[in-house]
Amino acid sequence: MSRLSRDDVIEAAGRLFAKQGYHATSMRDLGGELGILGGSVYAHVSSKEELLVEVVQRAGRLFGESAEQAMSSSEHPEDQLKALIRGHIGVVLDHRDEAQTFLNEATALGESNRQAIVGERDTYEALFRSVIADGITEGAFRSDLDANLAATFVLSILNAIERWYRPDGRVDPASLTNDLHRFAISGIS
Amino acid sequence: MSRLSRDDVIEAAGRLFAKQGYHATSMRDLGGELGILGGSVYAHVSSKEELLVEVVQRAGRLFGESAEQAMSSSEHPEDQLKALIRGHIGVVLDHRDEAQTFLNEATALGESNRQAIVGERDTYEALFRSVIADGITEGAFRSDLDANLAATFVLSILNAIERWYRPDGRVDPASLTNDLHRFAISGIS
DNA sequence: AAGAGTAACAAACGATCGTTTGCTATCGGG
DNA sequence: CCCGATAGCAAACGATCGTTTGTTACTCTT
Repeated sequence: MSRLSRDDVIEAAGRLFAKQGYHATSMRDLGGELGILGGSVYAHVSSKEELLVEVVQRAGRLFGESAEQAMSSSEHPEDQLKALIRGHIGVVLDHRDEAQTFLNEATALGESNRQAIVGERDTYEALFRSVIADGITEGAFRSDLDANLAATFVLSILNAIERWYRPDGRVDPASLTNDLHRFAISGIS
Repeated sequence: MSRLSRDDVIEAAGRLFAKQGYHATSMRDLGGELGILGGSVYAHVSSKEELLVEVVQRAGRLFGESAEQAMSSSEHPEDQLKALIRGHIGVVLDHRDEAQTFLNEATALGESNRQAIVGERDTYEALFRSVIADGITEGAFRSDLDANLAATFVLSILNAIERWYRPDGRVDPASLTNDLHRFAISGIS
C-alpha cells in the first residue's frame, strides 16, 4: 500500500457520504475505507465538514461546466434544452457519488457554505427556466404552461435519476436522454 | 402544560426528522421540542428507531389509501392518472413532515423495517406504471414511450414537490395538479 | 548519504449520543 | 377519597463522536 493523496481521501469520502449520508459516516468509517485510522485522516484535511464542502463543490463545478458547454452548443432553445439534459445526465452518471452527495447532503453543510452552494444551484436552475422561457417566446414551445413550473418539472426528473438508475440496468444513457427530452417536449400522449 | 400523548411525540418527531434528518435529531432535541427531557421520551416509545418507523408507516398508509381511492374513482386510465396525481399532491401538502421523512429518511431504517417500506413503495409505484400501461393499450396515450420510464418521470416530479413547494407561495394545489397532469400528458410543446 | 517533511499510528481528550435507573408528583378509576 | 398507574425529572451508564497530541517510520530532496 502506497501512501494516500488528498484526492484519494475526498473521493472515498464522497463514496461514503453518497452511500450512508454525511451524519451516518464517521471519520473512523472513512479511515476504514482507506485502510488507515480515523485520526490519520487529519493529515489530509482539517475537519469533517471540509470533506463535505470539497465533495459538494466538486459536483457543483461539474454541473456548472456542463451547463456552460450546453448553452454554447446551440442558439435554439430546444437544442439547448436537450444539451442541458444530456449534460446533466452525463454528470450524474459519470460522477454518481459526488452528484448524490451534492443533491442529498447539502443540508448538512454549515450555514455559510450551504448558502454558497444554494446560490450556485439557483444559477444552474435559472438556466433551465430561461431556456424554456426563450422557447416559449420564440414559439418553439407552447405558451399556456408556466416556464418556471415546467423547468421545475424537468429538473425534478433529472435530480431523481440517481435514485433509481443502475449502471448495469437495461436503460442506457443515450436513450434515457432521448426519452426524457421527448417526454419533456411531448408528454405521454 | 398538560401531559403529552404518544401521538404528540410521534408528530414532533416527524417535524424534526423532516427538518433536520433522522441522524441529526437527538432524543434531547426531541425532548426540547416537547418541553420535556430527552430521557422522558422513553415513557412513550421504546427506541429512537421506533419513532422513525411510526412516522414512515403513517406516511405509507396515507399514500396507500390515497392510491386506493384514486383507482376506484374511475375506469379510464387518464382519469385514474389524474386522480393518482391529485391524491399524491394532497398527501404531500397535507402531511408535509411525514411525507418528507418517508421520502428522505427511509434509508436510516434498519434492514427489515426498510425492506417492508420499500415493498409498500414498490406496490404504490407499480400502480402508476400499470395505469400508464393501460392507457397505452387503450390508445389514450401514445405508444412509442416506455410505460415504466414515463411512470418513473411522473413519480420523480411528484416526489420532488416537497423540496420546492411552499404553502405560502403563489402556486395553489389545484393548479399544480392541473399543470402537472397537463405536462405529463402533453409536455411543453 | 543525510536531513527535512509528513503520512500514519497509538492513545487519549471532552462532548454528545441512545438509553436506563430510581424517584417524585400527578392523574384517573374504584 | 384513596390508590395504582405512569409522565416526567435528575442523574448517570457505556459507547461513539470529531478532534488533538506525541511519536514513529517512510519518502523525497539535495
